[in-house]
Amino acid sequence: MDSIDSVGSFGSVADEDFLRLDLQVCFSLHSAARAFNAAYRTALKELGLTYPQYLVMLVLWEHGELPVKKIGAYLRLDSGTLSPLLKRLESADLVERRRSRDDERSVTVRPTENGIALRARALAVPRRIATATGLPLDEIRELRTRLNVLAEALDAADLAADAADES
Amino acid sequence: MDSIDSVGSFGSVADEDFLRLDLQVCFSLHSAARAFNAAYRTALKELGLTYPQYLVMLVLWEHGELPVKKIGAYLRLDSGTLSPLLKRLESADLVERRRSRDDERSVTVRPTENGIALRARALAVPRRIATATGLPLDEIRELRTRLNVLAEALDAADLAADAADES
DNA sequence: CGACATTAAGTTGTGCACAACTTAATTGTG
DNA sequence: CACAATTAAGTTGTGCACAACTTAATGTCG
Repeated sequence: MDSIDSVGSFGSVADEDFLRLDLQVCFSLHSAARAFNAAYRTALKELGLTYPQYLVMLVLWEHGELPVKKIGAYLRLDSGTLSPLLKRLESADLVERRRSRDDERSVTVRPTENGIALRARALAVPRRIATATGLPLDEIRELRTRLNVLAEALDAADLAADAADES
Repeated sequence: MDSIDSVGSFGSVADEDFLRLDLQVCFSLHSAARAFNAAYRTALKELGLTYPQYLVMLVLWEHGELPVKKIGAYLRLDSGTLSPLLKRLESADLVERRRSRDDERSVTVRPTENGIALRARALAVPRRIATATGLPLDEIRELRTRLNVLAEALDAADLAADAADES
């Protein structure tokens, strides 16, 4: 068994050390995501929104009315996640859903008056979070870029693995 | 209404721009966390572990037997999350749980022989992920550090907000 | 000692993520 | 045109995160 650098490009790092580092990195990412979630949960509580619901509202405020499919494309969420979430937003009277006339398969979602009005109250939220991070705007932007690179690389590798499965 | 830099320390950035940036940053973090999750899900599939279960096993492999409380401290997870997760690991015969003799409130968790054996197969996983990220080890470590700083700042701010609530 | 607070696990309920599936509408092709 | 393939939503089931609660054991203090 080649326990030293068995796959390559990482110098002579033993699997053992990788496992230890992995605990640290996994923990950090998982933890940061949960800390973000918690910070937003606190900030969004008075708006009556969860973090994913806030993301959907952000997209709708930005783009106006959108079919479910497009919301999913922007946020990389499928209908299994979005359908119940949008139902909750609808019963909170923040969005309306109606079948598209020219394609009966599609459902168009748009903010109600209430949903549009909520935007004004949401404006204060991101600044609060940015302040909470204690990071200057430049670093927030840089972190965003790094995370995007990371996510894209992982997505690409995962897709490649999927493709390799079909052989 | 003071829509320009109403809280301070961010130059003259309008709330509107903050909301737009927020969509991008939120999306990036959320997306990176989910991409990581997906990459691990793929890699861990053959081990029969989910990502959080893998994290728990990492901690147990590292520290040996631990009370539930300590596992939660390492991973910042409460009993509401850990209890059912550990039950599943137990019914998969990867861990054993038994009441501590000297403190009947505490439950000690330790890997079974099966659980210990699984470590050998898990050794390949983190290297696969590291390769998938396409990042050199240095940058992985740096990202970890940045995420830790971020998580700590957010946790601290969130606790401060909680404390401020009680007044 | 005995009432009370604290602590560790566990339970319950809500919401999200995702896989696998169903349903209904549309598109493409013979 | 007819029928198979594709597409958009939605449904179902599993697992995680977390809040709020319960239960049982341990500590603490009058």
